[in-house]
Amino acid sequence: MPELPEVETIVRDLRSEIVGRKICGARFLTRSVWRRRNPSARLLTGAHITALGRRGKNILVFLSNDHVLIIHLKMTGRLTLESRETPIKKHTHFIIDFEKGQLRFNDIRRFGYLDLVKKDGFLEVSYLRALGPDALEISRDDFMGLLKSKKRIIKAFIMDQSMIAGMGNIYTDEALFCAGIHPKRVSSTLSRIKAGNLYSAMRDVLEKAIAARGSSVDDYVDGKGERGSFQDQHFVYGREGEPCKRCGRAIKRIIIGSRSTHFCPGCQR
DNA sequence: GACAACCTGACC
DNA sequence: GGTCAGGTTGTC
Repeated sequence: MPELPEVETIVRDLRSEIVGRKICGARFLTRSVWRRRNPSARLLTGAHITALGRRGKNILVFLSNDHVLIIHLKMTGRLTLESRETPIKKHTHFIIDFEKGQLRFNDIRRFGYLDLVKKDGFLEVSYLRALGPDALEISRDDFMGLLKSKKRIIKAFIMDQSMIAGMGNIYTDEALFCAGIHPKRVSSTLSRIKAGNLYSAMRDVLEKAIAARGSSVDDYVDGKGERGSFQDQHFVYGREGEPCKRCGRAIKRIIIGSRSTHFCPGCQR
């Protein structure tokens, strides 16, 4: 699913559209997508949307009744604002009705989840508390310290949400390419220069991806149902066998931590 | 750390 | 028929 840039794009889009709107109804089409119990519709109906936020790859929808709706899109989840007239697609599991338009949660594989929790102390919910600092908020010093302190394969380390929140398979591969680091390197062995390069590359690729409204490799669409364009700027992800844009050698694909990993054997050491 | 599990669909 | 997919969690 969406990684940090895609989730951020959705949050920004929806923020300008639905903050201030009143919920006039909620429809629960699939019970199992709720992380805990299926909340009663009266916990939503009548409330206003007061703010939207993001914690790692989790979308946070703040309500005027002191509750927060937490949404994780995992691999194929979509959260879109649509008109009532638009036919409801297959695999739509939850709908919030506004006076005009509806917010729809759709997820082909049903890996994604929804959760409605009390706003008071909501960050203490287990799966949010377990997240490390956001990839766009962690300081350079903290990042370097974290790398030094762990003997982990760098690719797995960057993707570990309890270390840094927000990085997924695409942007980890892209950041490692931009920093010239082989994905199998051990985090603690990187020089200060290389570690600093990785920090800069991570921020840079995330910011550029947000500017391009995310990567639409397969299912991802933004809050309006439109595709992003950052996939056109990928250096390695999804380019196995194609020439490296820097040195011309063929991009390789290997498996690390059971995840597909793309890199340039010429540029990454 | 490796790997299966959760699901559906696209592609070979 | 088999393989693969932007993620996370739980189990050896």
